[in-house]
Amino acid sequence: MSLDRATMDERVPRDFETLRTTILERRESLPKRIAQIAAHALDNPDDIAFGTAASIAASAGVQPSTLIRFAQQLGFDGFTSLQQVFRERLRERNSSYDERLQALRAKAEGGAGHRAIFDGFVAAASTSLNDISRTLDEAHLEDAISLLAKAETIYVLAKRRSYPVASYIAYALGKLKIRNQLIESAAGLNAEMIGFATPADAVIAISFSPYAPATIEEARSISEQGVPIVAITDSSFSPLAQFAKVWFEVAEADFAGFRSLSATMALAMALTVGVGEKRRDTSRKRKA
Amino acid sequence: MSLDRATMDERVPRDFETLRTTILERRESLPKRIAQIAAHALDNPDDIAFGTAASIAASAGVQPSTLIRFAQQLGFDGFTSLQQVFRERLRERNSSYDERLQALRAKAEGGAGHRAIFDGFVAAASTSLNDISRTLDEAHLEDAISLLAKAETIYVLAKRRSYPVASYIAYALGKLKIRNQLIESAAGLNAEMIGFATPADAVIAISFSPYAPATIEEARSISEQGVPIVAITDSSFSPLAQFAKVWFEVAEADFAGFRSLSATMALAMALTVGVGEKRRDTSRKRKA
DNA sequence: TATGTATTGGAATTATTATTTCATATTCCC
DNA sequence: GGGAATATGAAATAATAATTCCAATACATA
Repeated sequence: MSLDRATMDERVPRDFETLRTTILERRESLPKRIAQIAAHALDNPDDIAFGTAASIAASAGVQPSTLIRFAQQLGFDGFTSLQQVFRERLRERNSSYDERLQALRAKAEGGAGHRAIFDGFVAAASTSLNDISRTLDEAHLEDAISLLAKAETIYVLAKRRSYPVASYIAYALGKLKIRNQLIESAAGLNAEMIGFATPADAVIAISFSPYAPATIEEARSISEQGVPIVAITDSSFSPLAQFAKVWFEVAEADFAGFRSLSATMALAMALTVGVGEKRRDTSRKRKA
Repeated sequence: MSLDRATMDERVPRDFETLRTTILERRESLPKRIAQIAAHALDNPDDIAFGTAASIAASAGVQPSTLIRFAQQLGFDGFTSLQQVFRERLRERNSSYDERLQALRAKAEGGAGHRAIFDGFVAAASTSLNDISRTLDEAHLEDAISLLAKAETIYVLAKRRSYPVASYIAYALGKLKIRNQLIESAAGLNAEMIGFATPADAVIAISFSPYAPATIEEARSISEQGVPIVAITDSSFSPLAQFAKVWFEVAEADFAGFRSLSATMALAMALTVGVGEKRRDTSRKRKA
């Protein structure tokens, strides 16, 4: 019996993802009790990693022997080797994203296919998110939101790599019915647009090294008009920082020459939604 | 003996951090072999979580009995209960992002300040990234990259919420010196622009529910011209899917009414850089 | 409905692993 | 330096857990 299986299906899933896929593929063709365990395993992977055959079987409502049959049906030689996969998963997940990123960079360098590139971008994004949620200064966030919430019009200023973030901010502000103006270069009328801004307005400016000269120039001129600036940039030496009332330092990990935007995006959205909330609160108080 | 200890030090560390602190406090006063294990335990917590008394003892260079004495010295009644703490730690750390996201949503609803909003967006982004790296179909990725790599010009089509992604793709393609055309609505000349596309070109189209009618319309007309389309969208029922040669289903988590873009971004970058690589490879082969 | 096949439950068996014990070594204090 | 207290190593033992086996049941097929 086990010989037959070995002949028919040589490859035993070594990693959790493969295992998961395999289980889902066979889902339909599995006997009732085995399917019951399969479902339980995918729903409670941690339990499989740490439990004993008896305890797992009990909490899945089957006999321990069924659990072993399940493992064998998947090509493992027993419950123990199946469990290894679930344990490995916890180890992996836990190994720091930085390490993973290193490994992925090397792999992609070595020309390991496009999946590796994709994984690299995912890892870069995750690293950036981890980083920012560790380093974000809550007081700065509050300050920035207060400042922006008071503005009549919020101007959004960003070029090149940062432009996607700016366009998302503009989209979100629009949906929240907050007056805003995205400063694009298409029509070449930036200088005039900026001219309309007054100290009652505010600016969100985003720029990373190498800083787009136009962004810096526009930030300077707008700050000279007395318009307060909230800046998102990548170091305290950034030329943007000197013009800003409040600024955030965001370190994005890069992969294959392109930096992630995920941390900047998360911050941008928090600012936007934060402003929306603050305005709601304020107008409610005014009515009362 | 054990009675004395129980009297002196009633509280047994239940969580990893307390345990860690306790160990570090006593570090000096521990016997040599016990200290050896203590160090090993703090350095390789995963090994303690998963190993057997014998295997851990071996890799720390001591006898199993010493490991048990170590556990008892800390107030546990044996190695097994010490191990529980190390296992609990892995469970905690791993408690799914989904759960965290739920908690954060509740917190933000309850008006728990702006930090909660920020954390929510970070969690939404992380969830989306986890999700996509589980579900991405590698074959689709390869197909899409092949298709795009052959194109003379890559057209990038997206509106509203998806537009930031499109603009980043356009930026990245530009840096990689890959001819591309972003279809914006600003000048109102989309129809004409689309008219230039031929079957030798290709399109990346991005749209999520509620689908921008303009995007769908443009996708239809461009596919009728025989231009192959790679679509990024959110379900198999998406109107985009029917026009596309290859399409990706990306499920983004949302927070406070705005969906994350991080998964879409990662996929977009993988496509872009993938195309860049593929072209380099192809031209190298041609020379040879 | 009868018959063969696949699935399941539960106890018996085997294996692995934690713990205890005891002899020996080391350390500390008088 | 002698003796008690403490620490360590190694093997024996106890506990726990995985696996196997077989009878009973469900299921499909003719």
